[in-house]
Amino acid sequence: MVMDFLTIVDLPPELRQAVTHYSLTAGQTLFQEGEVASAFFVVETGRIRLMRYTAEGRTVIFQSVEPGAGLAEVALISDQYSCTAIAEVDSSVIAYPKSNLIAALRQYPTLTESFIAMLIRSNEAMRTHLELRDIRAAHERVLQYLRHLVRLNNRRIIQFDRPMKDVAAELGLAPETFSRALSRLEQEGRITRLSGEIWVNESSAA
Amino acid sequence: MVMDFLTIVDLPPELRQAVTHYSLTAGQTLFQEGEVASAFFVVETGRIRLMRYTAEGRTVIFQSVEPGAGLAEVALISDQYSCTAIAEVDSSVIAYPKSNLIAALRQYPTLTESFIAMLIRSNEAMRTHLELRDIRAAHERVLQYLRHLVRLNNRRIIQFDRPMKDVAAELGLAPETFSRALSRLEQEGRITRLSGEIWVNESSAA
DNA sequence: CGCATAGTTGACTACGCTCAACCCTGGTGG
DNA sequence: CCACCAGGGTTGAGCGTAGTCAACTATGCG
Repeated sequence: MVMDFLTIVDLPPELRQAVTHYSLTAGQTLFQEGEVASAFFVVETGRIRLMRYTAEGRTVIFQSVEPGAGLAEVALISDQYSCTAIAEVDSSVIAYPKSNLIAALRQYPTLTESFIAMLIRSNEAMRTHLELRDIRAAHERVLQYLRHLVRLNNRRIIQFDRPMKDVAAELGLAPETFSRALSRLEQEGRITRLSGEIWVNESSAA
Repeated sequence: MVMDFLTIVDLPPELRQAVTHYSLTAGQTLFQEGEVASAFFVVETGRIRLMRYTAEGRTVIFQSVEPGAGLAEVALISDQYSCTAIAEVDSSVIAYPKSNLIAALRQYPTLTESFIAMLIRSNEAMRTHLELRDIRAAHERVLQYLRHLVRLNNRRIIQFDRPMKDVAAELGLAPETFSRALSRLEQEGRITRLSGEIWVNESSAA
């Protein structure tokens, strides 16, 4: 499950004073690839999409960052953002100015530990994402993704709070293919759909 | 480029005493997914492949870890390895026992900083990998990968020290498709091949 | 009651995978 | 020195499946 960390960890006072809150409306850009990286962010509410543009203009979605997770860790070791961050829905984020955060990390071991833990979790999430992409058959990829969500939330019922086409994009599928994959899974009895909700019928092994 | 960090950082004496060196022959397993995670590793020489097995038995290669980079960071926050690590070629690794490493991180801020930097770099590498996978056309994916290598090594000439089929697998392509992609790129004049070496002819604009 | 948008379904296309044959190299042994 | 073999790499043919374009439906909102 998504764990909060810097949002609820007791921040040292000098860092708490330095942070800034941003409110973003759906579609608004937080930062662009290549811009000077001045801060590290944590999502409070909403959802922030990390993406890059390929040479041919396609967009690549790395992940959708949920509340409690961080983004732009790269600010700490580089002076440029390595991807673009856009709010998928109305969102709010906390900005930790680079220099203040580094100073605080030097001083507060507890803060450092939760920061490291967050990095490692983010790493694992990316691995899972990559694993999904290696499943070629669309319906199997979708099923694996649903199983993943089931594990995360500990409930067999999944309800998406965003358009299916966004979910499709996150899985690297065209909306049509995603739709067909769901239909097929339903026909095969592996999932059940009912007014926007999705049951996963299989045992959630692996 | 791949940066050494824990290998060359001056290790605190108590940590240096706790580390173990392992030598692996090609194909040997370092650890398996699900095993009790007792250590974090850094590759000294050779190359370690991180992979998972999907439900259908397919293998997913997350990345090939090069000398100087770390693996199994998850040991620090979990008690199970989340993937399997196998030596692609004869390799040697340094093992940092979990508890000793955590203790050392608590005590030595410099060590902590290079550790954090490594995590962030690893994160970025994964992003790049994911970005590649989103390029559908095989020849474009290959070209992007070659450009990436050019940037990393700062030389337009690429020479692989492993079978092409392994490279193909890392890109998520069948060996035949990879071969055809290279042929096509060569015909289009975007690369030049000469006895195992590959020139990238384009300007290396990101 | 339209209008816009998301989701679904159908038809067609394109491209990567699979299987198979062939080539080329390096190593081995006569 | 050549014959043979094994493995990786290349090339060819056919298939399957995801993408694309298009039409249709359903839903929500003015």
